[in-house]
Amino acid sequence: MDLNERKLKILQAIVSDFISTSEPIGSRTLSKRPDIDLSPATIRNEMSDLEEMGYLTHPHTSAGRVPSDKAYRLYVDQLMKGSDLPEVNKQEISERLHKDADELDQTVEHAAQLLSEMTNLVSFAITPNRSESKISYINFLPVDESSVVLMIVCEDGKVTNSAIRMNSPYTEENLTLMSKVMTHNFKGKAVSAVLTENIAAMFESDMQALAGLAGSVVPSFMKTLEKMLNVDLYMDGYSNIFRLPEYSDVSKARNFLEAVTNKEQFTNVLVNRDQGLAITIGDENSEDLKDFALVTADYKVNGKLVGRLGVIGPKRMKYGEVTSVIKYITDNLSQTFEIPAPEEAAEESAEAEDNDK
Amino acid sequence: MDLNERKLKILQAIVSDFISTSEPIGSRTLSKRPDIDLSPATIRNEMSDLEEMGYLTHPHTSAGRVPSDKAYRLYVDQLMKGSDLPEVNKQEISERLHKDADELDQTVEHAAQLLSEMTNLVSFAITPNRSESKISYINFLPVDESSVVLMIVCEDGKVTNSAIRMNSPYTEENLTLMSKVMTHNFKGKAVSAVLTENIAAMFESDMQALAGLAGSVVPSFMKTLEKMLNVDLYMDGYSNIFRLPEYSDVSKARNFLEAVTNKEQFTNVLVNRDQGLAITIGDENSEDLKDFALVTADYKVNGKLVGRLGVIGPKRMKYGEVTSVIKYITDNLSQTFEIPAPEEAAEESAEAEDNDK
DNA sequence: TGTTAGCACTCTGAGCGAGGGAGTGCTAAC
DNA sequence: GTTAGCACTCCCTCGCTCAGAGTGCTAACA
Repeated sequence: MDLNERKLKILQAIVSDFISTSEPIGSRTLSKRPDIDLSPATIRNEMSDLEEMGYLTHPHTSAGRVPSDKAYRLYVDQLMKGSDLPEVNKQEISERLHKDADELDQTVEHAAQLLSEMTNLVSFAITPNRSESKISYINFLPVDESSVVLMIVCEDGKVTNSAIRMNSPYTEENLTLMSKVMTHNFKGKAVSAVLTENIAAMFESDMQALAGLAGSVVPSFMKTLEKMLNVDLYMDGYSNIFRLPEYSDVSKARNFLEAVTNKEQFTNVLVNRDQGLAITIGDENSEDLKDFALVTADYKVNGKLVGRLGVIGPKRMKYGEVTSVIKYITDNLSQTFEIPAPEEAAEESAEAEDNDK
Repeated sequence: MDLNERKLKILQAIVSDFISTSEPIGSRTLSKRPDIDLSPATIRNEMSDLEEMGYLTHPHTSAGRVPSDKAYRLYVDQLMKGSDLPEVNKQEISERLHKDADELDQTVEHAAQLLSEMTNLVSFAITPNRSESKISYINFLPVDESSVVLMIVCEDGKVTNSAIRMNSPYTEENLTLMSKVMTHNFKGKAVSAVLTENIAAMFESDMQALAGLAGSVVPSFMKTLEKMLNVDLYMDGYSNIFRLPEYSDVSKARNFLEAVTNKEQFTNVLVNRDQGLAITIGDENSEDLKDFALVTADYKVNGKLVGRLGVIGPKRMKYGEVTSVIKYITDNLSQTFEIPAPEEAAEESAEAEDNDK
């Protein structure tokens, strides 16, 4: 049996109707659609075929048809109409993202917020993984007799710092020396590469005089590097899920919340998805997310680092609208975090200076 | 009519029974309790009195009694038995809080997690407000041609940084000069005080040569100071609320989530609570939280800064247990973040050094 | 005078059955 | 190949009843 054009048309109608109503679709309902000029009986025959082929299911004998995961997949791949974002929404996105755009973390958080508002789903965003970011310099700064702040700056401008409690007394000169030697040794190296180096040995060879400080400094330094690798997860719109009829059962809602608020596990899921625009539906997801669909897309920072943004919701999601919103936001984010070409920056700054006077 | 001992005893029994069952309590049930030696009829009379006095209500004629907000308040103030935390739990708290205790933010997050696990409620924690923290120094650091990192360190070791996009070209000397002058001017001053100073004027008088940079630097500096005043909110255990029978109705669960995931508003509520151990019940809260009870307590950092930790849940909360967990955790946190007396620190460090060798 | 037993009354919630509605599958005719 | 017709299935709602829980009132008791 093959999926001829008529079957596709019927399937498409069922999926899109089900997406908007969440009610099983019957043959009579379909036959009333202006774009389908067939009698209920004919439609029933086709439906029966589609069910046999695994695209439809049946909650019970006298109910209409419901799309299967396979049907959603086909719908997303072939049948769905891409929708163009209304100009108003595009403007809103641009405006809200460009406001306060100097902090990556904050902008990403805003993007997630925006996304959940526009899709009425639960949205999330993760910040880029920095394991391949290069270290720009390392600085130890005094706080009080026994505490020091360690600061590591990446070439992309990301600053990570930690407090270090020193077990031995130190002088400012000690800190300056450590800063210099470590910057000299690690500048330009990737975070992941530095993590594998033997830093204790460095104290023994390059800074013998400070070997006594190694005990306090080395573990903190390693921890800070690991902290740089952390991917932050933002989520928004939790309560949106409760507006959907499929979660009127509290235990389902709870399952959802549990799956999604386990930050570590969920971050893991997000990190390991396909790059670019990725849509996974139902059993394409891990066990605890098999009742949901996820749509994600990537944004770039400085043309290199890659973060990710998306939504999670029921399988009967308005894939067309959702994807276009996500794409528009990620594209916009990528633009926002682009490095301006150096010459241009210089020109602009000259202008800005003039204006200031 | 007065609240004689018998009435108090009955009220206490009703509240504590209702807390554990969430079912309206009838006179027969009460009369079966070993500590109450009265016939159902007598109890009914007393209940009727208590209802008249506003301590009990009645869902409908043939249902048992339910405590009012007033009854919970009395219960918390007078009738509740403080429960002592089992030694096992105390140990678990200590262990889990002291692990990775070098980062305040992280430890506070862990504390919230722990709290929701131990109470099976939704927990939250806010970091201290730093408006009166004193600035230790200010540092501008180069990233690339057009970006600079601004770092402000407080006396308590908190580091805040922001990226600044420079509109005019700069040199490392410029940055060093700015760092020096600004540190000199602001060292020892409270963040809130610095926020009111005229920083632009400082560029005109103390750093005329750098006046061109003021346009990029001043707004970012102000923003960074404001960022230091931000209080972070952590929450944990959202899904716990769905195990409670009173939230088996999805719309109630949604109301809860909406009230609680509005971060800005909810942080505000938390910041403005009474100091120390604070319990607010039902209509003692703002409108959107009037169906809940909140229990919070403060922890101290360096004996000065004050952060806050607590839970939100149904009014029929096990106040005794919950308060003792919260108290134990906040006390423990305060200990963890105490500044060790300087002499002691010196001794310890000498020891540590010996051990290292 | 406070306490208790008894009783009528009220309200809820579970259980049951009937009936309408929606939808299917099959058959036979076009 | 398409359609009309029809019997059949299943769900959902509605109304009804009935048991259970609990109250309030009254009258009797210590």
